[in-house]
Amino acid sequence: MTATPTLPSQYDPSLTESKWQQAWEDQQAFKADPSAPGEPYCVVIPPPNVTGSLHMGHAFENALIDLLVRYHRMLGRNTLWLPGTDHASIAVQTILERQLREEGLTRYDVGRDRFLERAWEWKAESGGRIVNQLRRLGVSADWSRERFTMDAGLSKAVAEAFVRLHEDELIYRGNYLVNWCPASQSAVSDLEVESKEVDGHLWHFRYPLTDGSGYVEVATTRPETMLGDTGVAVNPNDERYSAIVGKTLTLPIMDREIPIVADDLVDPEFGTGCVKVTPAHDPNDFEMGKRHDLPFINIMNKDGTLNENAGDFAGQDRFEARKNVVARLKDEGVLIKTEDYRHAVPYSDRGKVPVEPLLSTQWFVKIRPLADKTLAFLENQDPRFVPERWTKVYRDWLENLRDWCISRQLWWGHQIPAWYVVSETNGEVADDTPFIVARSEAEATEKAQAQYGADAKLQQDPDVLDTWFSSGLWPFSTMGWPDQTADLAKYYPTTTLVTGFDIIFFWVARMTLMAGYFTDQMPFSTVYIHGLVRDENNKKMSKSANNGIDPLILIDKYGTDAVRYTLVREVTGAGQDIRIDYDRKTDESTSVEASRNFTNKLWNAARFVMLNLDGKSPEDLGYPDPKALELSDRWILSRFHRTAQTTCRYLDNYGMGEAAKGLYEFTWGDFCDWYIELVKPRLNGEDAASRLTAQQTLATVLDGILRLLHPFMPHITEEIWHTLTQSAGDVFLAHQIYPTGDEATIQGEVEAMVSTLIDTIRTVRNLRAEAGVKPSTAIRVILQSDSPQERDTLQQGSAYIKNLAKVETLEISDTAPNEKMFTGVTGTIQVLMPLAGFVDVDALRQKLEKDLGKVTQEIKSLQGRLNNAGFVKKAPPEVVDGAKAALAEAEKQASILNARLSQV
RNA sequence: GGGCGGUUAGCUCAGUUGGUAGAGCGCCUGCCUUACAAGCAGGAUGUCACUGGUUCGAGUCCAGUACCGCCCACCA
Repeated sequence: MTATPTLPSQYDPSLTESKWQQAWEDQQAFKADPSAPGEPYCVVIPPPNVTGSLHMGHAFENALIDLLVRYHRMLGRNTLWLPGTDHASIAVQTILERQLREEGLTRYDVGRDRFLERAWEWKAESGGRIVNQLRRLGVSADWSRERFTMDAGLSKAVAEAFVRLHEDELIYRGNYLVNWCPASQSAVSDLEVESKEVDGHLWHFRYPLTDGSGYVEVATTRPETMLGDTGVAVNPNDERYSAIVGKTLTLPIMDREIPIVADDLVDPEFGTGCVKVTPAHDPNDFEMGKRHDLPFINIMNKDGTLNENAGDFAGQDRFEARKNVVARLKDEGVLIKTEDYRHAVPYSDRGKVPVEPLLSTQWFVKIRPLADKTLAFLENQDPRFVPERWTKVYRDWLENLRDWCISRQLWWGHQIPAWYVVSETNGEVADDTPFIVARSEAEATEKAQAQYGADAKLQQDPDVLDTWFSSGLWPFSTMGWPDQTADLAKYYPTTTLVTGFDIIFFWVARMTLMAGYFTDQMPFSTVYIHGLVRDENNKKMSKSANNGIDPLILIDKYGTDAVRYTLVREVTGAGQDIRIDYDRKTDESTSVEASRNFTNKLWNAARFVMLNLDGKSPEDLGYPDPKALELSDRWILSRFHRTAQTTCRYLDNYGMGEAAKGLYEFTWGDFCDWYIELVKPRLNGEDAASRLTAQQTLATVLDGILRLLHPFMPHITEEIWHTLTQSAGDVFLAHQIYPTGDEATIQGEVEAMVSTLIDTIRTVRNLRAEAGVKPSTAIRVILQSDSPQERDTLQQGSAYIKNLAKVETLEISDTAPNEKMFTGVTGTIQVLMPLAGFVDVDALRQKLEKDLGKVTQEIKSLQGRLNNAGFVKKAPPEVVDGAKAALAEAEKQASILNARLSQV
């Protein structure tokens, strides 16, 4: 015997959410078992920065992932959602260096070992925050498999990957022009550079021909680079200069003799058609320098100051030197003019300063073979992008990729598994020092001794790898690769990757490159690309704009389920950005409030149902006897199965927002507004059989709603479901079967009948309102229809009409009494409301005229269409028939209204 | 310079294969009807950015224009 559940009339998420999060985790509800049966469904989390904190983008992304994961789990798939974090090399290093600076220290003062100790301490201190915040979202991740990119296992995978790529000559070390960030004093990849439009200048100089026969004019936005010029280039087809190609110029200030070369890269239309060439400090010039065998003169230090090759300017910061060089050129009379010039300047993403193209020795991944292999997979839509348009973005990028600089002059990260045999070059590391690439120092030593003798001395490369190198291995490194594990066998390749478009290049493509190479398959079959979350002013949320909306504030105020539901509901098929309402003064959001109201609605509907089940669970009550079902029962069951069907269809096609909205409408509209109201009399009535059927139907549908909504709002549904089913604490809704909709239960005629009844009820209610009849006043209503079938429907639903429209006496007739009455019409049903004693004639006329106006409009439009010969001839018959039927109905309505109007 | 998205009710946004526009919020009226006032009932609201085209019919398809936003790019 169980007690009738008592529940407060307002849902309080703070009481339930942490409870279920705890229960799910304590009982390892989402621990995956590769040996269990079931088709696998696997998602790896896009790992957030280990020392970061949860922002709205994370909340959005993880709400979407959890929705998909919970949905497929409930469909019976063998599901794994693997969580974890990323070590975010540059971000963490920047934080640590700032801390050191506050102590008046640099990383070199404390040394590498101590620095890394501090980094790990910092990770231990702050690394739990983001994962605990993810837990507060109620994600159904398998925390027993949580990974961190610098875990031993993943680090092993990184070393293995590096070694294999190197063995296959896909990793090389060399002295090339790289993007140098003087702020972090490290190389960065092409992706970590963003160009910004800047108001600068274009300085024009003249360089004299060495033979004194004249000069050429060149222009630059970076005048200091002229100190490193080793040539001037013109287009080979430019007749203006053909005579001087091959001659030399004397570089001002440096007094260096430099050649004039001809190169296709030069646009003769731009400026004078002469370009100064600085091979060591410009990517184009680098190429030209190689082609024409020009000297490469590096004039810059790693910190952005000029070096000894800059002559008098050595030691000056690059921007200071710029001013000074211009001044000197002016003094020497070679500065022709200075123009204001707006142009794109490459900035370091992290350091927020202009990057400097700099010659340095770095490690690179040779991209072409990897990209070509990945592109071959893409030929077969592998992976498939949703929305599809991202495929092109991804493909174009892969086609134009250049080699990837993977070394970073940082300490926090995976140290490059390469050891220099310094004993071969007098204890120094030089460009020509031989090196050994190995999985471990022991392996390196062994190899080195075999090759260079027992006293070979090794020194590991001090640099670390780009964070995205390890992230690129994430889908398989997290499952134990390179070992052949049960997880890899079962869950790899993963099913769906959910991420933002801003990360396609950084991460998605790196994973596909690595996976194609190491596993011969794409790491996921589908990539679902979601939009950005924008703030209340439609601005992209970012740290620098400081316009983030803290999801935890909203969660505290409205509950996790409400926040999650809001985010998901906003999603549309095209993967558009979503926007969230927010008042920064009060921390309120009207859209989240609307979702909170929905949770409350669900809560109260459940409360009502449970208060009327006599303490029985759906299982106790059993499924209603199909023969005992009344019209309303058949209707709600039909609606329920239809909703289940469309929900699944939407979710299977990544229509998360549509699915969410459909469930909202069914739950609030069909179930709460209509079904619950329709069955109330039966619950309080004498007919025990009818009451039982109502109870059974209520319980069945509520149980179904909870299942359908669970992936969207996991906590409240789990809570209600436990109360409803009186399940033990170790049984979870999260593990129940998702309703998929039973075709046989969907009955179009039943839905049409109830829809007629609902329209009739609405018309009566409208008449009452227009006539100013008090809600408490019971009235008499006559329903007239020429159609016997329609009268039958009204007859079957007469109790519903009486109940929900507060009608005392209801007459259904094929004729209408000829007296003054309030009149409305719905479809071809005439709704008449005689008012005892009097009728407000003005109000009545107004109402009739308003209705008639609408109907007349419709008739005009329909007649216009039907009088169009082309329409009747060419439109599909069902469309023409539909128009004819609509016209007949409208004409019928008009005649009713006219007749009534003439009586007034 | 290329490419992509967007423009629909006061606000935020939906509108699957072309069939004559919708939801939330807000607003107006009336209701504390014993599930819910975080609620119930009723109501109002649109040259679907602009121009042309295809079509019997265009918010939906095609071409172009304008404005907003994003991504990519080695014009010094």
